[in-house]
Amino acid sequence: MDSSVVKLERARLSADDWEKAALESIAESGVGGLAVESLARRLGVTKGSFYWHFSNRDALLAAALARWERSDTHNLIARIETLTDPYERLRELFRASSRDMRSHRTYAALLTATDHKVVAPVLERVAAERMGYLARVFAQAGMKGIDAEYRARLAYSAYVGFLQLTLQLKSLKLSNEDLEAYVEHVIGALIP
Amino acid sequence: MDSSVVKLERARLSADDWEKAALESIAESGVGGLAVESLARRLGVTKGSFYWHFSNRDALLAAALARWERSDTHNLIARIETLTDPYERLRELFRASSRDMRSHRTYAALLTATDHKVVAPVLERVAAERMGYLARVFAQAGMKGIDAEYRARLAYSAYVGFLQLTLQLKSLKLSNEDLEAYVEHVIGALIP
DNA sequence: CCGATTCCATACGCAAGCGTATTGACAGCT
DNA sequence: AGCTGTCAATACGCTTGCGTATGGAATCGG
Repeated sequence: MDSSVVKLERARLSADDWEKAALESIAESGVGGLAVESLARRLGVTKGSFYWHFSNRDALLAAALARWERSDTHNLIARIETLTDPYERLRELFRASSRDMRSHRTYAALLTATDHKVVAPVLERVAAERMGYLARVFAQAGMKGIDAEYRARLAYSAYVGFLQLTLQLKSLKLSNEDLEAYVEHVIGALIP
Repeated sequence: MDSSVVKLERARLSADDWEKAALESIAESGVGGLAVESLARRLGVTKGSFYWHFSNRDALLAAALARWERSDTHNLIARIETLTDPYERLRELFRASSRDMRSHRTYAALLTATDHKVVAPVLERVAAERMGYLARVFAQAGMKGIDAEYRARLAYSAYVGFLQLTLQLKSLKLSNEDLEAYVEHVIGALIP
Protein backbone atom coordinates (compact mmCIF):
# COMPACT_ATOMS: atom_id res chain seq x y z
CA MET A 1 0.00 0.00 0.00
CA ASP A 2 2.46 2.63 1.12
CA SER A 3 5.15 1.20 -1.10
CA SER A 4 3.74 3.03 -4.13
CA VAL A 5 4.89 6.36 -2.76
CA VAL A 6 8.26 5.17 -1.67
CA LYS A 7 8.92 3.59 -5.05
CA LEU A 8 9.06 7.01 -6.65
CA GLU A 9 12.26 7.76 -4.82
CA ARG A 10 15.31 5.87 -5.92
CA ALA A 11 16.66 3.67 -3.21
CA ARG A 12 20.23 4.91 -3.55
CA LEU A 13 21.78 7.73 -5.48
CA SER A 14 24.75 8.03 -7.81
CA ALA A 15 26.93 11.02 -8.63
CA ASP A 16 25.03 11.24 -11.91
CA ASP A 17 21.77 11.81 -10.09
CA TRP A 18 23.29 14.69 -8.19
CA GLU A 19 24.67 16.24 -11.36
CA LYS A 20 21.36 16.06 -13.16
CA ALA A 21 19.52 17.51 -10.21
CA ALA A 22 22.12 20.27 -9.98
CA LEU A 23 21.49 21.26 -13.60
CA GLU A 24 17.76 21.36 -12.96
CA SER A 25 18.28 23.52 -9.93
CA ILE A 26 20.53 25.87 -11.88
CA ALA A 27 17.95 26.21 -14.63
CA GLU A 28 15.36 27.15 -12.04
CA SER A 29 17.19 29.32 -9.57
CA GLY A 30 20.60 30.08 -11.03
CA VAL A 31 24.07 29.13 -9.96
CA GLY A 32 23.80 31.11 -6.76
CA GLY A 33 20.71 29.17 -5.81
CA LEU A 34 22.50 25.87 -5.97
CA ALA A 35 22.74 24.72 -2.36
CA VAL A 36 23.61 21.24 -1.21
CA GLU A 37 21.09 21.03 1.59
CA SER A 38 18.23 22.15 -0.62
CA LEU A 39 19.31 19.74 -3.35
CA ALA A 40 19.41 16.95 -0.81
CA ARG A 41 15.87 17.71 0.30
CA ARG A 42 14.81 17.66 -3.34
CA LEU A 43 16.37 14.22 -3.75
CA GLY A 44 14.86 12.91 -0.54
CA VAL A 45 18.13 12.51 1.34
CA THR A 46 20.35 14.65 3.54
CA LYS A 47 23.71 16.17 2.87
CA GLY A 48 25.41 13.25 4.52
CA SER A 49 24.84 11.56 1.18
CA PHE A 50 26.16 14.45 -0.86
CA TYR A 51 29.56 14.57 0.78
CA TRP A 52 30.09 10.93 0.06
CA HIS A 53 29.74 11.56 -3.69
CA PHE A 54 31.46 14.95 -3.93
CA SER A 55 34.18 16.67 -1.96
CA ASN A 56 32.37 20.00 -1.92
CA ARG A 57 29.88 22.26 -3.67
CA ASP A 58 32.29 23.47 -6.33
CA ALA A 59 33.09 19.89 -7.30
CA LEU A 60 29.41 19.26 -7.95
CA LEU A 61 29.12 22.47 -9.93
CA ALA A 62 32.15 21.57 -12.04
CA ALA A 63 30.82 18.08 -12.73
CA ALA A 64 27.39 19.38 -13.65
CA LEU A 65 28.87 21.98 -15.98
CA ALA A 66 31.10 19.40 -17.63
CA ARG A 67 28.03 17.27 -18.27
CA TRP A 68 26.17 20.25 -19.67
CA GLU A 69 29.08 21.27 -21.88
CA ARG A 70 29.30 17.77 -23.29
CA SER A 71 25.65 17.16 -23.99
CA ASP A 72 24.35 20.57 -24.91
CA THR A 73 26.79 21.56 -27.62
CA HIS A 74 26.75 18.04 -29.02
CA ASN A 75 23.00 17.99 -29.41
CA LEU A 76 22.91 21.23 -31.31
CA ILE A 77 25.72 20.43 -33.71
CA ALA A 78 24.32 16.98 -34.37
CA ARG A 79 20.97 18.37 -35.34
CA ILE A 80 22.49 20.93 -37.66
CA GLU A 81 24.81 18.53 -39.43
CA THR A 82 21.86 16.82 -41.08
CA LEU A 83 21.45 19.90 -43.27
CA THR A 84 23.89 20.50 -46.09
CA ASP A 85 22.97 23.89 -47.48
CA PRO A 86 24.74 26.55 -45.35
CA TYR A 87 21.83 28.97 -45.68
CA GLU A 88 19.49 26.29 -44.37
CA ARG A 89 21.88 25.60 -41.54
CA LEU A 90 21.86 29.22 -40.53
CA ARG A 91 18.10 29.47 -40.69
CA GLU A 92 17.75 26.32 -38.61
CA LEU A 93 20.21 27.65 -36.04
CA PHE A 94 18.28 30.86 -35.66
CA ARG A 95 14.95 29.13 -35.41
CA ALA A 96 16.35 26.79 -32.79
CA SER A 97 16.77 29.85 -30.59
CA SER A 98 13.04 30.01 -30.08
CA ARG A 99 12.51 26.32 -29.39
CA ASP A 100 13.77 23.89 -26.82
CA MET A 101 13.32 26.28 -23.96
CA ARG A 102 14.68 23.97 -21.31
CA SER A 103 18.17 24.09 -22.78
CA HIS A 104 17.98 27.85 -23.24
CA ARG A 105 16.89 28.40 -19.67
CA THR A 106 19.96 26.59 -18.40
CA TYR A 107 22.21 28.65 -20.61
CA ALA A 108 20.53 31.88 -19.57
CA ALA A 109 21.02 30.94 -15.94
CA LEU A 110 24.70 30.27 -16.52
CA LEU A 111 25.07 33.62 -18.24
CA THR A 112 24.09 35.33 -14.99
CA ALA A 113 27.12 33.76 -13.33
CA THR A 114 29.86 34.89 -15.70
CA ASP A 115 31.83 36.17 -12.73
CA HIS A 116 32.00 32.77 -11.05
CA LYS A 117 35.43 31.26 -11.39
CA VAL A 118 34.14 27.75 -12.11
CA VAL A 119 31.50 28.89 -14.59
CA ALA A 120 33.48 31.45 -16.58
CA PRO A 121 35.92 29.06 -18.30
CA VAL A 122 33.08 26.81 -19.39
CA LEU A 123 31.14 29.69 -20.85
CA GLU A 124 34.23 30.97 -22.60
CA ARG A 125 34.86 27.62 -24.22
CA VAL A 126 31.25 27.13 -25.25
CA ALA A 127 30.87 30.62 -26.67
CA ALA A 128 34.16 30.43 -28.55
CA GLU A 129 33.31 27.05 -30.01
CA ARG A 130 29.84 28.08 -31.11
CA MET A 131 30.99 31.36 -32.56
CA GLY A 132 33.72 29.55 -34.43
CA TYR A 133 31.22 27.12 -35.85
CA LEU A 134 28.89 29.93 -36.82
CA ALA A 135 31.74 31.75 -38.55
CA ARG A 136 32.52 28.67 -40.61
CA VAL A 137 28.92 28.39 -41.73
CA PHE A 138 28.80 32.07 -42.61
CA ALA A 139 31.99 31.54 -44.61
CA GLN A 140 30.39 28.60 -46.41
CA ALA A 141 27.53 30.94 -47.18
CA GLY A 142 29.90 33.20 -49.02
CA MET A 143 31.09 35.72 -46.43
CA LYS A 144 34.75 36.58 -46.66
CA GLY A 145 37.24 35.97 -43.83
CA ILE A 146 36.93 38.48 -41.06
CA ASP A 147 33.41 39.44 -42.06
CA ALA A 148 32.22 35.92 -41.34
CA GLU A 149 33.74 36.14 -37.88
CA TYR A 150 32.22 39.51 -37.14
CA ARG A 151 28.86 38.33 -38.37
CA ALA A 152 29.14 35.24 -36.21
CA ARG A 153 29.91 37.38 -33.19
CA LEU A 154 27.00 39.65 -34.00
CA ALA A 155 24.59 36.76 -34.40
CA TYR A 156 25.78 35.06 -31.25
CA SER A 157 25.64 38.31 -29.28
CA ALA A 158 22.09 38.77 -30.47
CA TYR A 159 21.30 35.27 -29.23
CA VAL A 160 22.84 35.85 -25.83
CA GLY A 161 21.13 39.21 -25.45
CA PHE A 162 17.87 37.66 -26.52
CA LEU A 163 18.18 35.08 -23.78
CA GLN A 164 18.81 37.76 -21.19
CA LEU A 165 16.01 40.06 -22.28
CA THR A 166 13.35 37.51 -23.09
CA LEU A 167 13.93 34.72 -20.66
CA GLN A 168 15.03 36.60 -17.59
CA LEU A 169 12.95 39.76 -17.84
CA LYS A 170 9.43 38.53 -18.17
CA SER A 171 7.83 41.83 -19.10
CA LEU A 172 9.91 41.86 -22.29
CA LYS A 173 8.78 38.44 -23.41
CA LEU A 174 7.24 38.11 -26.87
CA SER A 175 4.08 36.25 -27.72
CA ASN A 176 4.45 33.16 -29.85
CA GLU A 177 3.46 34.85 -33.09
CA ASP A 178 5.66 37.85 -32.39
CA LEU A 179 8.52 35.54 -31.57
CA GLU A 180 8.27 33.73 -34.87
CA ALA A 181 8.00 36.98 -36.78
CA TYR A 182 10.97 38.35 -34.89
CA VAL A 183 13.10 35.33 -35.74
CA GLU A 184 12.22 35.73 -39.40
CA HIS A 185 13.21 39.38 -39.21
CA VAL A 186 16.55 38.42 -37.70
CA ILE A 187 17.08 35.82 -40.40
CA GLY A 188 16.45 38.45 -43.03
CA ALA A 189 18.79 40.90 -41.39
CA LEU A 190 21.73 38.66 -40.58
CA ILE A 191 21.84 35.98 -43.27
CA PRO A 192 23.43 37.23 -46.49
CA MET B 1 51.73 65.79 9.61
CA ASP B 2 49.30 62.96 9.89
CA SER B 3 46.41 65.20 8.90
CA SER B 4 47.27 64.76 5.22
CA VAL B 5 46.10 61.19 5.25
CA VAL B 6 42.97 61.86 7.21
CA LYS B 7 41.98 64.72 4.93
CA LEU B 8 41.33 62.28 2.11
CA GLU B 9 38.35 60.87 3.93
CA ARG B 10 35.25 62.98 4.16
CA ALA B 11 34.38 63.92 7.68
CA ARG B 12 30.76 62.78 7.49
CA LEU B 13 28.78 60.93 4.90
CA SER B 14 25.44 61.49 3.21
CA ALA B 15 23.06 59.00 1.66
CA ASP B 16 24.37 60.17 -1.71
CA ASP B 17 27.87 59.04 -0.83
CA TRP B 18 26.60 55.57 0.00
CA GLU B 19 24.65 55.35 -3.23
CA LYS B 20 27.63 56.35 -5.33
CA ALA B 21 29.88 53.92 -3.54
CA ALA B 22 27.27 51.22 -3.99
CA LEU B 23 27.25 51.76 -7.74
CA GLU B 24 31.03 51.56 -7.84
CA SER B 25 30.95 48.36 -5.86
CA ILE B 26 28.33 46.90 -8.18
CA ALA B 27 30.41 47.77 -11.24
CA GLU B 28 33.37 45.98 -9.69
CA SER B 29 31.89 42.94 -8.03
CA GLY B 30 28.27 42.71 -9.07
CA VAL B 31 25.04 43.01 -7.15
CA GLY B 32 25.79 39.94 -5.10
CA GLY B 33 29.06 41.45 -3.98
CA LEU B 34 27.36 44.48 -2.53
CA ALA B 35 27.77 44.12 1.23
CA VAL B 36 27.22 46.83 3.78
CA GLU B 37 30.17 46.00 5.97
CA SER B 38 32.59 45.94 3.07
CA LEU B 39 31.15 49.18 1.72
CA ALA B 40 31.57 50.74 5.15
CA ARG B 41 35.22 49.75 5.27
CA ARG B 42 35.67 51.26 1.83
CA LEU B 43 34.18 54.51 3.06
CA GLY B 44 36.21 54.51 6.24
CA VAL B 45 33.30 54.03 8.62
CA THR B 46 31.41 51.12 10.14
CA LYS B 47 27.94 49.85 9.47
CA GLY B 48 26.64 51.82 12.41
CA SER B 49 26.73 54.70 9.96
CA PHE B 50 24.99 52.80 7.20
CA TYR B 51 21.91 51.91 9.19
CA TRP B 52 21.39 55.52 10.07
CA HIS B 53 21.09 56.44 6.37
CA PHE B 54 19.25 53.36 5.12
CA SER B 55 16.85 50.91 6.66
CA ASN B 56 18.51 47.89 5.07
CA ARG B 57 20.61 46.60 2.21
CA ASP B 58 17.75 46.47 -0.29
CA ALA B 59 16.93 50.09 0.39
CA LEU B 60 20.46 51.07 -0.56
CA LEU B 61 20.30 48.93 -3.66
CA ALA B 62 16.99 50.48 -4.69
CA ALA B 63 18.30 54.00 -4.15
CA ALA B 64 21.49 53.31 -6.06
CA LEU B 65 19.54 51.79 -8.95
CA ALA B 66 17.15 54.73 -9.03
CA ARG B 67 20.13 57.06 -9.28
CA TRP B 68 21.62 54.95 -12.04
CA GLU B 69 18.35 54.78 -13.93
CA ARG B 70 18.03 58.55 -13.77
CA SER B 71 21.53 59.53 -14.77
CA ASP B 72 22.52 56.83 -17.18
CA THR B 73 19.63 56.91 -19.60
CA HIS B 74 19.56 60.70 -19.44
CA ASN B 75 23.20 61.04 -20.42
CA LEU B 76 22.85 58.83 -23.42
CA ILE B 77 19.71 60.42 -24.79
CA ALA B 78 21.09 63.90 -24.22
CA ARG B 79 24.21 63.14 -26.22
CA ILE B 80 22.23 61.66 -29.08
CA GLU B 81 19.73 64.48 -29.32
CA THR B 82 22.41 66.82 -30.62
CA LEU B 83 22.35 64.89 -33.88
CA THR B 84 19.45 65.37 -36.27
CA ASP B 85 20.02 62.84 -39.00
CA PRO B 86 18.54 59.51 -37.87
CA TYR B 87 21.29 57.53 -39.60
CA GLU B 88 23.89 59.54 -37.76
CA ARG B 89 22.02 58.97 -34.52
CA LEU B 90 22.10 55.22 -35.06
CA ARG B 91 25.77 55.21 -35.92
CA GLU B 92 26.57 57.27 -32.87
CA LEU B 93 24.54 54.95 -30.66
CA PHE B 94 26.39 51.92 -31.94
CA ARG B 95 29.78 53.52 -31.58
CA ALA B 96 28.92 54.57 -28.05
CA SER B 97 28.76 50.85 -27.22
CA SER B 98 32.52 50.65 -27.44
CA ARG B 99 33.29 53.78 -25.43
CA ASP B 100 32.56 54.94 -21.93
CA MET B 101 33.36 51.60 -20.40
CA ARG B 102 32.54 52.63 -16.86
CA SER B 103 28.86 52.96 -17.66
CA HIS B 104 28.84 49.73 -19.61
CA ARG B 105 30.50 47.82 -16.80
CA THR B 106 27.75 48.86 -14.43
CA TYR B 107 25.10 47.77 -16.86
CA ALA B 108 26.82 44.46 -17.49
CA ALA B 109 26.97 43.83 -13.76
CA LEU B 110 23.28 44.56 -13.41
CA LEU B 111 22.51 42.16 -16.24
CA THR B 112 23.96 39.34 -14.16
CA ALA B 113 21.30 40.01 -11.53
CA THR B 114 18.17 39.81 -13.65
CA ASP B 115 16.70 37.38 -11.16
CA HIS B 116 16.93 39.83 -8.25
CA LYS B 117 13.54 41.22 -7.38
CA VAL B 118 14.81 44.76 -6.87
CA VAL B 119 16.95 44.81 -9.99
CA ALA B 120 14.59 43.18 -12.49
CA PRO B 121 11.97 45.95 -12.67
CA VAL B 122 14.65 48.57 -13.21
CA LEU B 123 16.22 46.58 -16.01
CA GLU B 124 12.84 46.00 -17.59
CA ARG B 125 12.06 49.70 -17.60
CA VAL B 126 15.46 50.70 -18.92
CA ALA B 127 15.49 48.07 -21.66
CA ALA B 128 11.93 48.88 -22.73
CA GLU B 129 12.64 52.59 -22.82
CA ARG B 130 15.84 52.22 -24.80
CA MET B 131 14.36 49.75 -27.23
CA GLY B 132 11.43 52.07 -27.72
CA TYR B 133 13.72 54.95 -28.45
CA LEU B 134 15.76 52.85 -30.85
CA ALA B 135 12.61 51.78 -32.65
CA ARG B 136 11.59 55.40 -33.15
CA VAL B 137 14.96 56.24 -34.64
CA PHE B 138 14.80 53.22 -36.93
CA ALA B 139 11.35 54.39 -37.98
CA GLN B 140 12.73 57.85 -38.69
CA ALA B 141 15.33 56.13 -40.82
CA GLY B 142 12.58 54.72 -42.97
CA MET B 143 11.78 51.33 -41.47
CA LYS B 144 8.11 50.48 -41.38
CA GLY B 145 6.15 49.84 -38.19
CA ILE B 146 6.82 46.45 -36.73
CA ASP B 147 10.09 46.10 -38.62
CA ALA B 148 11.52 49.06 -36.75
CA GLU B 149 10.59 47.44 -33.47
CA TYR B 150 12.10 44.11 -34.40
CA ARG B 151 15.25 45.78 -35.63
CA ALA B 152 15.44 47.73 -32.38
CA ARG B 153 15.12 44.54 -30.38
CA LEU B 154 17.76 42.88 -32.51
CA ALA B 155 20.17 45.78 -32.11
CA TYR B 156 19.59 46.03 -28.39
CA SER B 157 19.95 42.29 -27.94
CA ALA B 158 23.23 42.45 -29.78
CA TYR B 159 24.34 45.19 -27.42
CA VAL B 160 23.36 43.24 -24.33
CA GLY B 161 25.00 40.09 -25.60
CA PHE B 162 28.09 42.04 -26.50
CA LEU B 163 28.33 43.30 -22.94
CA GLN B 164 28.06 39.78 -21.57
CA LEU B 165 30.57 38.25 -23.94
CA THR B 166 33.23 40.91 -24.06
CA LEU B 167 33.04 42.51 -20.67
CA GLN B 168 32.42 39.51 -18.47
CA LEU B 169 34.30 36.78 -20.32
CA LYS B 170 37.75 38.17 -20.72
CA SER B 171 39.05 35.57 -23.15
CA LEU B 172 36.47 36.76 -25.68
CA LYS B 173 37.52 40.39 -25.49
CA LEU B 174 38.45 42.13 -28.74
CA SER B 175 41.49 44.29 -29.29
CA ASN B 176 40.89 47.96 -29.92
CA GLU B 177 41.28 47.73 -33.68
CA ASP B 178 39.11 44.64 -33.89
CA LEU B 179 36.51 46.32 -31.74
CA GLU B 180 36.28 49.32 -34.05
CA ALA B 181 36.11 47.12 -37.11
CA TYR B 182 33.43 44.99 -35.46
CA VAL B 183 31.31 48.04 -34.67
CA GLU B 184 31.55 49.17 -38.27
CA HIS B 185 30.48 45.72 -39.39
CA VAL B 186 27.47 45.88 -37.08
CA ILE B 187 26.60 49.31 -38.40
CA GLY B 188 26.70 48.00 -41.92
CA ALA B 189 24.56 44.99 -41.04
CA LEU B 190 21.88 46.63 -38.92
CA ILE B 191 21.42 50.16 -40.25
CA PRO B 192 19.28 50.23 -43.40
C1' DC C 1 28.13 78.12 25.09
C1' DC C 2 24.62 74.73 25.19
C1' DG C 3 20.95 71.77 23.99
C1' DA C 4 19.30 69.09 19.92
C1' DT C 5 20.19 66.86 15.98
C1' DT C 6 23.05 64.30 13.15
C1' DC C 7 26.29 60.95 12.36
C1' DC C 8 29.10 57.02 13.86
C1' DA C 9 31.34 52.95 16.84
C1' DT C 10 30.85 48.91 19.46
C1' DA C 11 28.79 44.96 20.79
C1' DC C 12 25.31 41.80 20.25
C1' DG C 13 21.94 38.29 18.42
C1' DC C 14 20.54 35.59 14.61
C1' DA C 15 20.01 32.82 10.25
C1' DA C 16 21.98 30.46 6.22
C1' DG C 17 25.09 27.57 4.31
C1' DC C 18 29.32 24.94 4.12
C1' DG C 19 32.04 21.22 5.61
C1' DT C 20 33.35 17.38 9.21
C1' DA C 21 32.83 13.53 12.29
C1' DT C 22 30.60 9.78 13.74
C1' DT C 23 27.42 6.21 13.61
C1' DG C 24 24.07 3.37 11.22
C1' DA C 25 21.68 0.63 7.52
C1' DC C 26 21.72 -2.23 3.62
C1' DA C 27 23.66 -5.10 -0.25
C1' DG C 28 26.68 -8.48 -2.22
C1' DC C 29 29.94 -11.83 -1.69
C1' DT C 30 32.00 -16.04 0.55
C1' DA D 1 25.65 -16.10 8.76
C1' DG D 2 29.18 -12.91 8.80
C1' DC D 3 32.29 -9.29 6.41
C1' DT D 4 33.11 -5.62 3.71
C1' DG D 5 32.23 -1.83 1.08
C1' DT D 6 28.68 1.53 -0.19
C1' DC D 7 25.45 4.98 0.75
C1' DA D 8 23.00 7.86 4.18
C1' DA D 9 21.38 10.28 8.86
C1' DT D 10 22.51 13.06 12.68
C1' DA D 11 24.87 16.28 15.14
C1' DC D 12 28.21 19.59 15.44
C1' DG D 13 31.40 23.67 14.53
C1' DC D 14 32.64 27.51 11.66
C1' DT D 15 32.11 31.59 8.76
C1' DT D 16 29.64 35.36 6.60
C1' DG D 17 26.57 38.77 6.46
C1' DC D 18 22.37 41.03 8.07
C1' DG D 19 20.04 43.79 11.32
C1' DT D 20 19.48 45.90 16.29
C1' DA D 21 20.57 48.36 20.47
C1' DT D 22 22.82 51.62 22.79
C1' DG D 23 26.06 55.04 23.93
C1' DG D 24 29.30 58.56 22.33
C1' DA D 25 31.17 62.31 19.46
C1' DA D 26 30.58 66.15 16.36
C1' DT D 27 28.07 69.99 14.61
C1' DC D 28 24.70 73.64 14.31
C1' DG D 29 21.09 77.00 15.59
C1' DG D 30 20.03 80.14 19.05
